[in-house]
Amino acid sequence: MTAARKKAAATTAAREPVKARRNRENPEVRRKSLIEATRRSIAKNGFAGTTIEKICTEAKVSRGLINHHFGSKEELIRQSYKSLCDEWEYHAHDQADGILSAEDELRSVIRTTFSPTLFKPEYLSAWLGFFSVIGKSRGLSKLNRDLSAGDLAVFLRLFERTAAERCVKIDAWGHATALLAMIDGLWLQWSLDPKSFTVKQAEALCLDYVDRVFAPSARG
Amino acid sequence: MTAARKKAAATTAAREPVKARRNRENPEVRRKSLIEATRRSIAKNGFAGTTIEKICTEAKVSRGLINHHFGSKEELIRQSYKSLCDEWEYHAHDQADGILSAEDELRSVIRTTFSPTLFKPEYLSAWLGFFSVIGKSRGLSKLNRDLSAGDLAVFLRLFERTAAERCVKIDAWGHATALLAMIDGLWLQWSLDPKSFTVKQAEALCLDYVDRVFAPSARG
Amino acid sequence: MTAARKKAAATTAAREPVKARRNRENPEVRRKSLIEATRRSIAKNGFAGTTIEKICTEAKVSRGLINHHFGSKEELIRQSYKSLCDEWEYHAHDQADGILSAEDELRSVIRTTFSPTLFKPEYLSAWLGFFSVIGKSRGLSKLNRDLSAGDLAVFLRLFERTAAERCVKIDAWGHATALLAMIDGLWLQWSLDPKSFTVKQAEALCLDYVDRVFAPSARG
Amino acid sequence: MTAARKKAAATTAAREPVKARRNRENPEVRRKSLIEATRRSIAKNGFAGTTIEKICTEAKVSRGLINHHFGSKEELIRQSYKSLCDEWEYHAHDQADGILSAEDELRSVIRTTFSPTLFKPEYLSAWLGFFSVIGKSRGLSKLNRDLSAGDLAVFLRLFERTAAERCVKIDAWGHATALLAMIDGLWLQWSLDPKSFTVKQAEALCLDYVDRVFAPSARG
DNA sequence: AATGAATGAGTCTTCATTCAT
DNA sequence: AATGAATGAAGACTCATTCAT
Repeated sequence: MTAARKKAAATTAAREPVKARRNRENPEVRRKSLIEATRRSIAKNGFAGTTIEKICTEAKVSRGLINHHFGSKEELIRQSYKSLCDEWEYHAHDQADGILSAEDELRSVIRTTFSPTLFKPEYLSAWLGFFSVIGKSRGLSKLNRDLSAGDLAVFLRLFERTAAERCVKIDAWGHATALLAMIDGLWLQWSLDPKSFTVKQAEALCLDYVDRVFAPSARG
Repeated sequence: MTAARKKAAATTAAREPVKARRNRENPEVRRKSLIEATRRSIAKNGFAGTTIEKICTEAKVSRGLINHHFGSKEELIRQSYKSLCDEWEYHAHDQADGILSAEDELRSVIRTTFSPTLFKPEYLSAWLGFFSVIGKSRGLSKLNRDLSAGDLAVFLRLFERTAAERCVKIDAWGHATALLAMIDGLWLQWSLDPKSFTVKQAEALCLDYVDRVFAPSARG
Repeated sequence: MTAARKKAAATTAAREPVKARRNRENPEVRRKSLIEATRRSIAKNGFAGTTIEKICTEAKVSRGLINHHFGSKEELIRQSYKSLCDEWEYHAHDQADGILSAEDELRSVIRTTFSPTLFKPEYLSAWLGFFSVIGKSRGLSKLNRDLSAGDLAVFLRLFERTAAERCVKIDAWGHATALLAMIDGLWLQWSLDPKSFTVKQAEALCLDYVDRVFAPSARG
Repeated sequence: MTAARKKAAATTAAREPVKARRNRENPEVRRKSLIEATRRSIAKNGFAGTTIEKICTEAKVSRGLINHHFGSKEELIRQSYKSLCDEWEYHAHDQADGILSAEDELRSVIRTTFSPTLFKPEYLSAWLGFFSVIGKSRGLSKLNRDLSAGDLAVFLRLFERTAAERCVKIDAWGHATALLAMIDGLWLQWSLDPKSFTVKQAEALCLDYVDRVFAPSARG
């Protein structure tokens, strides 16, 4: 038997949808594209200014698709933040090939941080957009803490190893924390006003900090 | 090297696309299974809470299949209500074997009504779910009127025949109507609160009514 | 200092609302009017067909007002059902003035039930609309159980007192339950198809039941 | 009589309209109170989670008052941010009494920054809440740039004076920028996760930076 | 000055339906 | 025949703003 094709009767409201393009896509690909659109939108419009409508327009899909793929806006936001964290981790940590000294590696990580891949408006703005909500959401809070801890661990270890190479004693935790703070602060400042300094200058300030940490002090 | 090398696995898929099983099934069988799932869903979630999604989950098929087989939700609802009516008619009317007296048959029909086959939550809840829309839809309305008329006819005829057997004059239409109402009322009450009385008690009340109708009255 | 009147800057989206009539009303009155509109809408469109939009149109107010006064559609529905229950209780129970015999009072209550005040389409349809959701919602379920229990108590007591007056022994609970069921069944039937019998006929059937309960039986 | 006589009290008001107290207040005072409430709300709920309703609840006034005093939410936000900036400037810059050496003053400013007056969750959270919108609004952007420039000027001058006192040559602008960034980064980090370090530790890191800047290096 | 009822644009979410695969 | 990605209309709810009192 072929399918029934009777005209809908009267009980349920009949909805006669209009024509539409259906660019069927692999779910994984589509999800990624929506996550990227979300990050772009947050960078562009801020967190408060990011709506499902805007994200979908950005991704060139219809409004219903987000709930189809993510169930809710909140989940999309969470995954977008996660993608941001993952991307940062991937680029920032995945540098050393073991051929460098600890100190060179430390400098290399700093340089990566200020490389065009990471230190660019679209990227920083996305972070900025998330800041005010990270503390309000359990999920985001956790992601952020993990990321911070990871970052700190990387710097901590590099400071420790460098100190070992140099045969000096330093407060590795303190310097790792301070350096991380300096980087974050430069990011923040630059996001709010990109004209206050150049990326090269920012990088130089951080490298200088490392210099000073390991500079043979006349005090000691 | 120190750095973690995890691939950015940013998307925790909201739904893991389980490889689709295409259980090709006989259309007739599939349709029946969908109708049953619809009735179960209406019993479980009420009419307003019944969505295509839920029906399909209940039937363990994909979302698109209903429109494929029925053309619209509307039509599926109609056929589900029809199946409910048919089932009731089949069980409630298909009793008389001609071997019983009219009065015994009348009692037999009442007992059937309160038998576990018909007087069970899943069944009554389904009816309940339809009530509020029966009046709104021409199609359902018609089905319901036909069913009621059929029920009444059965009782009417049994009351008439019993009266004839007993050689008494009664208002057969009135008693048939009253008995039917009592049965419906007991159903309704029980659906809304199954703890208010037992099925046995309900049955006894109806049988008692028949007793009284044919009880030699001191008045007459 | 007078209030600041500066033009809104840029951060938050500026919304320039259009003109509107503001029929300011006492909240209590407005709430009642919304509840009535809800009942009308459920009677007219069924539960599934009742939307905030339709209720507000019915009440001639703007869409946002329901959330202002009730917080959610669900709460409005609950209060509407409660008002239905209260109204029924008020009219159905508040009859006897103590000047009647128990039996006359019983008949009086039955007559009230079928009076134009209660036994009218708008009223019955509203009940019908609620049926399918009563079982799905804790709140409504509780209200309904209380109402049923109250109704039963009224009839139970009247049957008991009548039996006492008449000095006969009867199953008062059974008859109260059966009579209540008959009334409900007649309501239901009439809601679904008002042409199947007249109100007078329905009333007569119930009164006849009372007659039979207290008819001096030749059996006893 | 049996029947209950309760008045149909159908409407359980969602909100009991407590008799309005019209606490006429000095406009200036009222405005200040609203601005503070706004800052508290942003600290508590983030920027996106701050609504007029919440602010008014926080300030214990009615919903209409904000538009009465500020004309729009927008303007209230702007003035709230301004008050935050002013407060910061007042506390952070208003230190120098001219009785201290430049270096001591520099350290004093740092200590003030990490004093309980400024380095407290409510305060930092408010900043955090504004970050994501500062870049989106011309008004806020301007305020922020002015503030940053002022901060930088203060540190710049202190570094220059200290260098003069010490008769050394330093990149005052660079160190001021770096120190400011470190402070901001520590704030940010601490806002997002107050457990990652203590205020004392944060302060020590900044003071240590100053030490290093002026430490007689073996390199030079 | 103050209140809170009223409005309606905007936002998130649901869901029947379509259709490429 | 079957799946589920995609669509968009419609729904509930939010919220800045207006204004009668």
